Amino acid sequence: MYVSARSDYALRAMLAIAAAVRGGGGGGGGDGAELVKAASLAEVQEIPLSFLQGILLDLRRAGLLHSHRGAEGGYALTRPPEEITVGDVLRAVGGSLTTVRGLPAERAGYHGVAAGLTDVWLAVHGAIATVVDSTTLADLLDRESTDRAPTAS
Amino acid sequence: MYVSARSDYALRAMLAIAAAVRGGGGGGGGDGAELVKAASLAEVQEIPLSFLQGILLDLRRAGLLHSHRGAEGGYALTRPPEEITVGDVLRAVGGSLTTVRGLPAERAGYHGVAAGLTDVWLAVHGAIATVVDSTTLADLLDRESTDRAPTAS
DNA sequence: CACTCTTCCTACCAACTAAGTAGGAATACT
DNA sequence: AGTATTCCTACTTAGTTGGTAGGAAGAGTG
Repeated sequence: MYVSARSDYALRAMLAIAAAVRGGGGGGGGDGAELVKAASLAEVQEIPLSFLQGILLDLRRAGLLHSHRGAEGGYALTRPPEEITVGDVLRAVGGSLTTVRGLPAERAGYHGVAAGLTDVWLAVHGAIATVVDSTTLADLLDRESTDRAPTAS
Repeated sequence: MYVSARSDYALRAMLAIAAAVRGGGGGGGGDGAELVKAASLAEVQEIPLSFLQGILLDLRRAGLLHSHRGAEGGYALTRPPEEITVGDVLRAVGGSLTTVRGLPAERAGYHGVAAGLTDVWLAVHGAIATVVDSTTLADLLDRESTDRAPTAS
């Protein structure tokens, strides 16, 4: 699996926004609406600002973020961190999780002795999906503060 | 996971060679050599010949193929198909299975709220490895002739 | 030896994608 | 009106991928 800079940045931005909601009123004065500005995300996670703006746009269009323009604008999650998975974010910015030469796994078009390969890609796809779809943003935030749990798989 | 044309071709070529060994033997031969030429692989699996040659070279350098030059030359597996996994082939031509922005997963270098992401990539990597390292070329050849189990999806 | 066949190896090319930049339009609040 | 922010499009740059070309090196045959 290749995790692109785009996907990586998207996850880090989502985590930073989720953390701001939890930490509650990050220094701003706590007026209730927890909006995080793109500029502050870019700084705290070291992401080029103009690049990040495009990513945030994708996340909003995918329905994961809510945005607000103007002086006190910014971004907020549309759902609680417990209900947003890593897979949601990955698919929002990166399309399909598994591709074979640019095509989705199930339509690779094999013939002859290679026919069995489709099953392999499907199995890989399922294995990846199981991991990323069962890990939520909340899980990752908790993992950060506590000791790292040994992989139970 | 992105499966490149290179990886895809490599697997198809390996399967075709494995199939030739099985089906072959060439009328009571038993000489064990059973060399397959690059040109015939290219034709039967519809792979550009010159591109395929570079791939076969990688597979040989990784110790998966044995080659022989000259008029009766060609390629053969160094081990029986039961002992070569999909993961072996993938790693031979593609390097690491999982990369985060070009780097191996464990050295992504996160900080702050994103620290938990490393665990996710490691889990994904493990899940992929489990699938590709437990599927052998022999498995795929057998699967081709039998009925394929319906995917529960 | 000359000849043929095949693998081996290097260099090269075209197209695409990823990563990042720039500049302005729309919107919201004071 | 003025300012701060998101929104959106177009562009640049660098690297990778997929593929090609042209031989050199080895292996067999007569």
